[in-house]
Amino acid sequence: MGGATSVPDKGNPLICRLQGLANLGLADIAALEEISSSPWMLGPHVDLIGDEAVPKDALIVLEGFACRYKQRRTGARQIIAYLLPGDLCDVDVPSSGRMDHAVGTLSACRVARVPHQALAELTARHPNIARALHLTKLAEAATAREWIVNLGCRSGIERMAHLFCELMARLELVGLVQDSSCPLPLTQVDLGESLGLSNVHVNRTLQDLRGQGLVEFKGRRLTLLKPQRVRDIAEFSPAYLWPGARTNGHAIP
Amino acid sequence: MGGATSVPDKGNPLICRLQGLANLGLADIAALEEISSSPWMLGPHVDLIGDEAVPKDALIVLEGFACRYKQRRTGARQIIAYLLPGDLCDVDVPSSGRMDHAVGTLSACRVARVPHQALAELTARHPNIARALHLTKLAEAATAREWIVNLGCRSGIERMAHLFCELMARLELVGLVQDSSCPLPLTQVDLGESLGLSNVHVNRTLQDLRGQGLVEFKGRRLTLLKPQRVRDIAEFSPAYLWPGARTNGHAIP
DNA sequence: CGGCGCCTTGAGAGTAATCAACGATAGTGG
DNA sequence: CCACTATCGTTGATTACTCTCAAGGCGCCG
Repeated sequence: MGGATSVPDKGNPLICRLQGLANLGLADIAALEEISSSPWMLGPHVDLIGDEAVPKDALIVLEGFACRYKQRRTGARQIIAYLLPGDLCDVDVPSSGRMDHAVGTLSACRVARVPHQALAELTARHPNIARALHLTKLAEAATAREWIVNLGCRSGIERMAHLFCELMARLELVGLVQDSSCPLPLTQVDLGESLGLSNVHVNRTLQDLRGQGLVEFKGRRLTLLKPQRVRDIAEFSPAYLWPGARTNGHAIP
Repeated sequence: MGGATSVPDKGNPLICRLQGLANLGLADIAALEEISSSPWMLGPHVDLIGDEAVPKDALIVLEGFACRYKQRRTGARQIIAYLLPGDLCDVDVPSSGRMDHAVGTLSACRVARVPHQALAELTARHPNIARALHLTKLAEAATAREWIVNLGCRSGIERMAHLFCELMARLELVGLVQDSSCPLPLTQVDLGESLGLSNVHVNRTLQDLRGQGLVEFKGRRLTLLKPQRVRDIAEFSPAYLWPGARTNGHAIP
């Protein structure tokens, strides 16, 4: 209960996220609340969807960090995208068929499963939700492009700065950032597998950033001590994360 | 006129491409024929859509190579995706707003412009086309993921092999491959900007592949002399390029 | 013929990977 | 409660892949 707040709804990151993309009515919110009820709790490093699987449900991450990744035959693993609280996963699987990558948790996660059937009905009945979901797909595509640029032509320290900025900006959309500080339950190995760097080099790059007094990363928490400097290093501009051009107060401090 | 052929329609790569993704009727084909009539001719290295633009039309590439790319302030350029004959570009711009990257030609191109309005009507009236376009978007997303893996954890030679396999497979979908040979009107600099390698290293990597008798690349044409060996190096499996699981004869020889 | 774009080659520097070992930390079980 | 173990982080030394800089060659077009 309680009146509507302008502050992000910490209770349900999915609603919080989608509200930033479309004007949701009370009926929309109630529907979202319903599909994200009865969540699962999962441990860290658990596969949600295996490679080449044909999943029957979509997933909603409500808490914790998950990722899309691909494992090479050499054993190397590449993280392709992060799935953060409020993110939906594999809405389009029914039309695409088999998975071409895996999805797994990084930290412990609270996750809801939604049958594709239910999702289809939801979007049919709630055009605002459909629009918001469409925009999340565009944001996801833009993020993938950003990663290509990151991996293709930035140095280690620039890549790391960019990833930190991205995560901070995305978590801000679901109300998980305070004073440029956010949860980051990742190991340095995880970071390396995201950034295309070895764990050793991640460690040294991190020390570099720390040594310059730019970031703090400990206790599963990341803090940008000089956010603007970090963004400058990364050439980060967050516009790609909020397609639809609703300039809805996401001003960068 | 002329009866239906099972061979890819060389006349219109767009139709050829979409036929591989959905069952198109005669009315669908006629509609596609219409929107791709009256094409433009463009020289190489011309911008089709500038970064931060708000384009009013979608684009169809009918001939030649174009790309999405991003230019860094340092001057470095990263190619994010290739737009090949039959590819549609920026179908979703009306909902996403401003571009977060640029689109430009690599070679000379024949391109059609389609007002978003016309495209919306087309998909409303032709559900098969709508479905096919949806699947192209999924293929594009899958390709982006593949690029992330490529840049994140493959060596120079593996990356190049993978790119060659991808281009060969995609051009095969529009009937531009014969005997593992396809047009490739790119400079070594272009390849470098796709692969995250310097032009010098591209040159040496190319010599390596040539020296092993695996590929031939001259006269704006690429030939895979030992296709299976190249695929092995790249760990390439093309399934991601044809979502929707219509196993429609795209067997890998 | 001259110029320009592209490819090629060589040398040297630098970034990041690998290998190996040690230290810190936290959770576990005795 | 403390020892134990596993995971994660840190450090050093060495290797190697890739970049940068520089110069020269080839072919095409004006």
